Amino acid sequence: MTQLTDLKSRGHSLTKARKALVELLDVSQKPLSAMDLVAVLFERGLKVNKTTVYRELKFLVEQGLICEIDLGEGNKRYEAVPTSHHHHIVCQQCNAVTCLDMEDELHLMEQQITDRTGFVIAGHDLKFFGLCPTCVVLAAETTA
Amino acid sequence: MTQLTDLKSRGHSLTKARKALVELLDVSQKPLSAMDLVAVLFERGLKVNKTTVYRELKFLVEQGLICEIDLGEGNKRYEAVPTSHHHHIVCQQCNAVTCLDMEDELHLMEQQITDRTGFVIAGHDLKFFGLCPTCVVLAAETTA
DNA sequence: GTACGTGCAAACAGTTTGCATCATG
DNA sequence: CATGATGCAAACTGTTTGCACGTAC
Repeated sequence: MTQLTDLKSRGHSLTKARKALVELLDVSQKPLSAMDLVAVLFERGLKVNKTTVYRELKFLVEQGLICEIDLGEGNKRYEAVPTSHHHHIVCQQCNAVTCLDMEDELHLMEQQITDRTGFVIAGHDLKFFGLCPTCVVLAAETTA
Repeated sequence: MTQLTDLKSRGHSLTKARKALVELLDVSQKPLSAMDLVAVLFERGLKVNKTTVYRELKFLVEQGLICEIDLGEGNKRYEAVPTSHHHHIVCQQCNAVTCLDMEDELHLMEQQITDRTGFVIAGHDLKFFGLCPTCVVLAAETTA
């Protein structure tokens, strides 16, 4: 896993914006959008231009420190590179995001698909939508 | 499956744009974006404003005649409502789209997830990326 | 004449680009 | 001083909205 400190050896600085972005994503429980990050940085007194944030995010993805995900909201979200590739389930009520690892099942699927279709599979994108345990309870109470 | 003719009984007209959109999606081998559709309609001599296309697509989704998919390109694509819910594999080389049905496997996964996390799952989004059989051959030839 | 349908211009969100400037090895 | 980092305004893409007009039962 690429570290912030690795950037230095590649001739890049550890600027405050850069460090702050990686740290924010590291501690965030849910993936954040570029505009989320601009807002959070601002709240913390660190005024970083949105252009810079977009550029940094792109850079950090290229450098392998963070990754980009698409939850189908019409924008991208970013998260710290996880220990392993994984998947998300999004609560349709409260937007909570939980991570899942379905890699084993997906690899089996991919094998099947290659056998059946001849496609060579390079990657996948899997997400689930539903209600988180909390919202399930709330929904049940409202209906009852 | 909702039909074009069903719209009439619900008090909607079968306008030329509406019919053309459904027919185009019906015969298309790959999901099309709103702008694709504007262009194709234009080529066929049917000048329909993009606003109308966006509004029609939204309407047709609501009416259950077509469905909206997101292949992660930063826009939406539309396809005729398939006989069953299904998934896509996109060729990263030529953008060919092939449909797959992984519903059985996904339902098993969803059961597991509910058991493990307490999330109640309402839906999912699964797509694969890779090389279609044709592009695999081309890639092999280039490398060799 | 009351919904529905359409077109056009403008707005909008998310993102990217051009350009000038600053900072640092 | 060369490269990387930053800010600002403007552009751009996909999409939506406001409003006026047109159409059909």
